[in-house]
Amino acid sequence: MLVWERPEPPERPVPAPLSRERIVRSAIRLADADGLEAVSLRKVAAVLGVGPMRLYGYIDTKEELLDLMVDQVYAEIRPSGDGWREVLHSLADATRGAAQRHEWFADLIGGRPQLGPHTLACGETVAAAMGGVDLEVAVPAIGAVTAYVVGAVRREVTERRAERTSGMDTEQWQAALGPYLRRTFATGRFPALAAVVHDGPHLDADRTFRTGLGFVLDGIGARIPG
Amino acid sequence: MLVWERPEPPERPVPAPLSRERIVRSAIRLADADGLEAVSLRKVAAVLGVGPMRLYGYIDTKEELLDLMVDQVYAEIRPSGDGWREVLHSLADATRGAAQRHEWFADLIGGRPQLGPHTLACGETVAAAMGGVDLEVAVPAIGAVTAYVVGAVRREVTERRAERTSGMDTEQWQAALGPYLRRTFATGRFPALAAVVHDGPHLDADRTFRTGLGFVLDGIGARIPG
DNA sequence: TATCGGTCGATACACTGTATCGCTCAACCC
DNA sequence: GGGTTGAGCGATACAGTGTATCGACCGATA
Repeated sequence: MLVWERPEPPERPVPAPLSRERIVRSAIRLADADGLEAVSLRKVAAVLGVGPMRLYGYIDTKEELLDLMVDQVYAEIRPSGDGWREVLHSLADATRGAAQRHEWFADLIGGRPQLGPHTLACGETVAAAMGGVDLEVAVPAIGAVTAYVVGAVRREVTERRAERTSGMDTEQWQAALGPYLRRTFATGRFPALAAVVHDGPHLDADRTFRTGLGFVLDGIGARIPG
Repeated sequence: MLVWERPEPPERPVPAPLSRERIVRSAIRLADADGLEAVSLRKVAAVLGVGPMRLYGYIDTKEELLDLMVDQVYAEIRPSGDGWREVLHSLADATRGAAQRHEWFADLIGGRPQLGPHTLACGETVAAAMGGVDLEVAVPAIGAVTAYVVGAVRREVTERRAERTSGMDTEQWQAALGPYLRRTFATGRFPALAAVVHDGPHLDADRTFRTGLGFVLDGIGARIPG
């Protein structure tokens, strides 16, 4: 039976009151502070003042804890707006926002099947807002936007981490890569790439995300009459 | 102890000749066979008939090994074609193909900055083929396609795994989820979603991928004159 | 009151990435 | 050439991981 429908064990009066919610909240706090690799069952249990094995009354596996964490983040993703385009745009923005608040989210999305209640609720909102659009288009459209968002969010977080671990902002980081890239490009093996890096536009993260999203939505729009 | 009774030192095994290539190839074989979590420095070293610490002469960190593995897969990704659209389509297909041959690739792409030679060579090919397209469009276009592919490939691999771990094909798996989804939908909390799942199209993986990619490429095309 | 069933934490196990540290051996310099 | 050095190598060690097992406890039931 899946975590989602398996009932929590009955509330026990004694030592430290525990619940999936408390466990997940603690895990998320750890992940927010120090990244996913800081989330271990022992640490979560320690935060809650409890032995590690105690958690296995609430989850069967660490993976299930991660699933619960992801679903909890989906609770923050509340798409809204009128019409398919506004809603899909809102879905993308909200997902991106969640990944900025919880960078570890980017490591997890798309990596396991998500069928938790908050995830489904998010899907419900989107599905409801697609009203009128032919399902033959609506379904792949949602899938395409989701796929784009997953990839875009991962790239953005990856880049942010790279910048942070070198203690630099975007410009400094690109400059710091200079030595390696300059030597590499100096070999002459990547002339077109060198030209693109040298002459291409340097868009900030916001604009990059929105431009790509625009492509996807425009492509979808071309298939929707009206 | 006198020499006479002291045993000779154990026959020294001639150290196995090692190289990054050999290490990476072994790691990839392990990952292909049993997934990413089967790749440990100890196992890789064992396959090569070598102590684990030996690897640290070639890499500083396990993450570096993973980076090398990813770059090695990029060697298989050789986009081709005439014109920006064909090339971007080919890039997407080739990436997807690589992820099907190396499912673990889907766990890694987009997760770390990729600056390896094969990755750059792949970028070079794409950049070169965008000739003529305004860089103001070309750069975000490549980014958008890449993002879409990352997300789509992750979803596809995730789904494939879910099906496989239950020993079912797509239809069976959807049927097996039935009980959970039916109960969940029976609560009436997700009417629109239930309708979509019930009435929506059931596309196979190929068509889903291509349809989404079509959206992205169409959206890009709308920004490119001619 | 005695028993029972479920829950708790301690302990244990196999495994991980990697730091440390002698040892060995080939190459170098005097 | 002989002594020294420096690099490569493996054994050992350490702190940490997810989780199986199991004895002890405790509340509810008979």
